[in-house]
Amino acid sequence: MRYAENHKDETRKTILKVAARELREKGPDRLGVAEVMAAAGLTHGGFYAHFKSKDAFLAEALRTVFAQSRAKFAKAVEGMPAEHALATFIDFYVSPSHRDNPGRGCPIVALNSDLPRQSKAFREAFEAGVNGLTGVITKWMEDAGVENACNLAPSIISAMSGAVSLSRAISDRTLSDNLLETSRDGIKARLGITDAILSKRKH
Amino acid sequence: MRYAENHKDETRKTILKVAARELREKGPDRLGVAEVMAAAGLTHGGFYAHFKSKDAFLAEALRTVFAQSRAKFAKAVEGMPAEHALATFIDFYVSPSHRDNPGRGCPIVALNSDLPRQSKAFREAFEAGVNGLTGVITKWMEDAGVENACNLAPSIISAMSGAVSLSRAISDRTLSDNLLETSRDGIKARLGITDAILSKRKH
DNA sequence: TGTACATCAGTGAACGCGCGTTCACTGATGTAC
DNA sequence: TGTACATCAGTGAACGCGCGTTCACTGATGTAC
Repeated sequence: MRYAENHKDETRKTILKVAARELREKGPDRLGVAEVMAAAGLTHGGFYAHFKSKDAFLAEALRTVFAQSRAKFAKAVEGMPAEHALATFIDFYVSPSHRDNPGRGCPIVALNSDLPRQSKAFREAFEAGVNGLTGVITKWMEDAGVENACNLAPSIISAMSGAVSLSRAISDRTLSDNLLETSRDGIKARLGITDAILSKRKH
Repeated sequence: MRYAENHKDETRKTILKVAARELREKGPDRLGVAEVMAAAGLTHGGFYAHFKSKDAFLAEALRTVFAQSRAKFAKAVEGMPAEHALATFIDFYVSPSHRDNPGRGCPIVALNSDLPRQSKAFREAFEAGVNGLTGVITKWMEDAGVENACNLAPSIISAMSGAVSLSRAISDRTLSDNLLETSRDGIKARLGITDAILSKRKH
């Protein structure tokens, strides 16, 4: 054969990796097939050898985004005890750096309001991703001894994503930073994370 | 003249009114010029007698949405003292009914993640709308004696919109209702709104 | 060992459709003389 | 009072462009005999 045995699989992964970033930046409607293929170093004609349709591709790309996102978060809190992991995650998520880099950020923030207008497959991939994240947070909360973790976790996630989302709409950096800081504090307070815990983490 | 003196203005208002709803349901990219004109009982050719471009129109439609939204909220809490107004507003906003009616709901929830991909005019209109809402909430909070209202208000809004936004992604109604309820409680707790205040409201 | 054929990831031209935008035209009314 | 012209909101055909999708083809390699 002309290509290595797993060549096609590798190509597919490359396409999805490129798409994962562009999907968050441009959104599902403005992300073009030809554009993604070009960014992956290919021509658009080959697209349908990898994906059944643009919709199927978008759902797959979204799954890739969530997987990346999860891996990134896991890495950021690697080896930490639950309450430190929680605090670190909140600082990591509700941050100016997350606000300023939508293409590398959480898909919930980048794509939430597109959701109701997308295909069923896309919405299902989104919900599965949300559930995955909820599961991780719930676990941390339970391990940290937070009561009612199962009910609280989705609300915490919505407050975090809402804060980053709105911070992207505020052009004044000071005000935007302020929103993030106030939200971080509010979220931590709800979880009973105190400064004492956070300072312990540093020593 | 063939038409009444203010006929063109009325037509313009009709177009914007129709668009206000469709904009929230379909988003700026999927909202078509011809579609809006048809919904207003007109043909698409006349569009550019009213608006310079689709982008200019979208910004104008967004301003209309925020104005409607503000009027609606104001009406819902008419004549209430500040803390009751706050509690009522939170219940009104973070509710299953808001979740289920995007076309009549808050534009922050419906359009937030589209924002970074839209024109400058659209983003400015969005930010102005957010500022307007922030101002109202801040005033209520100050009147209710909440400390640091000015910093807290944007964070409260982001938590509310984040909750409704994420609730739209959760297909299980019980879990989705739960997210809304938990978020309502969390937000009220942050503002020091107790059940005592709420029960007083009913008597 | 050499020739003919099969395989298959990727190419690039082409198709069809929708959408934003333009523009010559309509037709009812007001105005000038 | 009547006729010719101006006005102007709205019409609908047409244009151009981008995008999702299709498809005949390429060309390098493996296989059959």
